[in-house]
This record gives sequence, C-alpha cells and structure tokens, in this order.
Amino acid sequence: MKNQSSPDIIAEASEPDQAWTQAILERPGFLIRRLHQIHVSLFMEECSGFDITPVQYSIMSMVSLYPGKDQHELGQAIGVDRATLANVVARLEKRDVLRRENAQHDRRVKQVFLTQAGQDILDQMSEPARRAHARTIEALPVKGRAQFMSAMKTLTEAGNIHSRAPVKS
Amino acid sequence: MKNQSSPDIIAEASEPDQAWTQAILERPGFLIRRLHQIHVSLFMEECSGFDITPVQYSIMSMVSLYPGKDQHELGQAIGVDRATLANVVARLEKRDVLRRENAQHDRRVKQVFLTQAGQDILDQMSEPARRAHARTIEALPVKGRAQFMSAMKTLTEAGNIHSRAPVKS
DNA sequence: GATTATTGATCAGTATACTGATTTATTGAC
DNA sequence: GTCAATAAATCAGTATACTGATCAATAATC
Repeated sequence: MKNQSSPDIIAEASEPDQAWTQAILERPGFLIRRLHQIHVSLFMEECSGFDITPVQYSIMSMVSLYPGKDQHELGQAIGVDRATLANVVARLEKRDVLRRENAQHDRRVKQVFLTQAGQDILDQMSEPARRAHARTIEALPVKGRAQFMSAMKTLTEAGNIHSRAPVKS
Repeated sequence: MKNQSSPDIIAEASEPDQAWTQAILERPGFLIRRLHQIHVSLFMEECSGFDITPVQYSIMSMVSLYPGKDQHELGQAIGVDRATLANVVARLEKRDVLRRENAQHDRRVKQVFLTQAGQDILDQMSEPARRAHARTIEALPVKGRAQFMSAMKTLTEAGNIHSRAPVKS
C-alpha cells in the first residue's frame, strides 16, 4: 500500500484494504470488546449501590461455593491471573467482604472466605446480577439466545488454552 | 496439598441459589469477559513484535480512514471514552505512531493524524490482525460464524445506548 | 542434611476503561 | 459586549488485566 500521512491519501487507498478498514466496527474482536463494555455497564446499573464489579461478583460467588479456596485456585477457576486476583481480593478484604487466612498445611497459601457482610451482599445481589446477565442477551430472540450462548461456550472452550489466564476445571 | 471447602457448607445452600452459583462459568457476562481475554491474547500473539494493542489498532485504522478526526470524534467512533482515548493517543504520539495538531477553527480541538511510521505499522499489521480476528471465531462451523457475528451485531447495537461510551455513527 | 527446583504470593510497571472535577476555548443569551 | 452555558481536553483516582521480577516456603534431588 502506498501512502504518506497527508489527509487526501484516502482516495488512493486500494480497494480491499479500504473495505477492511471500513469494517473496523464489524470485526469480531471489536464487537466482543463492545459487548463486554455493555455488559459491565448493565451490571453496574442493575447492581448500583453495592459497588461490586462483575469480576468481584464472580470471585464472591466462587468463594461462596468453595470456602477456603486459595488465591491460585480462585484465579484458575474464573480465569483471572494471580496478580489481578490478588489485587481484587485485597480490595474486597479491605472492605470486609472477604477474609484471607494463611493455610496451616502450607504457609505460602492464602485461603479466602466470605465474611457475613460479603455473604449478605452476595445474597442481595443475586436478582440484580441475574437481570444484568439476562439483559445482556435480551435483544436476541429466545431461540437465538440459546444459540448465542452455545457459540460462546464453544469459542471460550476452544480459545481457553490461548488465554493468558486459562480456566482450569 | 490444598483442601477444598467443607461439603456441609455447600449442602446448606438453598437449591435454586446453588444452581445459579454453579452456573458462574456459563453466565453471558462471564463468557463475554473470557472471549475478550482470549481475543486480546490471540491478537497480541499474531501481532507480536509490533507492540500494538487491539484498541490502538482500532484507533489507527480509524485515523487512517479519517485523517484529522479529533479526539472526541475518535472516541465516539470506536466506543472509547474521552479520558481513555486521550491516554491511548498520547502513548501512540510518544512512540511517533500518531501526531496531534491543534485545529485552527477551534483551539480546543486536537486533530489526530498517522505518521509515516504509523501508516507503515498499520499496513504491516493488516494480515496478522485479520488472522487474529478470524482465529477468535475459528472454532465455530462456517455457518455458525455468520450467525454469531449477526448476533453480536444485534446485541451491540441494542446495548449501545446502555454503554458509558456509546458508538456514534 | 544441604542444595536445587518449584510454587504461592507480592511488587513494579503498563494498558484499557471508567468517574468526577477542572481548565480553557467557544457559543449563546441578554 | 458581557456573562453564563457548553464543549474539548486534561487530571486525579479507581478497577481489571497482564508481564516480568522477586521473595519466601515447600518439595525434590543428591
């Protein structure tokens, strides 16, 4: 492709590349980023007042299901790298939502538990969180929603190994 | 090595809520976050050596198509809030990929242009970027890919207004 | 038992993504 | 023409997400 950075070069762009450039807004990665932004917005709107983010909610849900899971395991369970997970958990600990305990069998390990306050928040957020997830795929017809979720599962399972923080089940 | 949660705590959870909690990994928002992570990984892998992120590539593509677009317009065009956009552009300017110019018709406005180096990078990244996007939905059958992209368009268009940084076309 | 390797956690650094406040320039109302 | 409202950009602060390095505890090897 021949081009300088002068403004009037657009007209000279070759056809295929221009078409590709114009498709910016329809590339898979672009739409995935947008849908992620949209979901986070919907989640924060539905759960306003709790000041809990989607990832924080995922962590809290997982800890509720497996109390005492350590930070390493938690990260692998929900697909968050250890550094990020440690940050999020530290923030929630400061707010008395979670509690960390040094494991007796291995002093390197920090086990995570929900506090009563954390459990209360989790319970109260159940419905709003459900609504946020539902609203994210609401615009699809009912059949389309199942197809979409099935496709998402296929893609995330296939791509899991390529992710920097794969989910380990 | 690490002990799991005590089973009796799980058993105490009420049935519907436990089912909901166990579905953590299948909630729409969770899978969208995961797929976003996966795409970014694939993109950075395919485009390694350029040190350009997906969002940076989107901005560069848009500036290539519309040289002189200002920061406000750019943010709206690709769905990035003004603060984030200013950060990204500042970073790319420091690396001599983009260039900012104060508009003559309005001294508040900063117009953005690609440098020659930026245009070169954009050209060279065209194929790897294309591959990254293709690989993101590669695991679906060909028919499924079209359906999936169609659903993504529906959802992002419907959710656009709910996003904090809606795309303005 | 001492040395080496591995592992969990943390720290420093960077990037996207947002909020709310502030600064500066322009526009609109009077 | 002046003053208020608006708009573009920036700044400060927070959160997710990652990399690479470091540290301390454990496990493996000799």
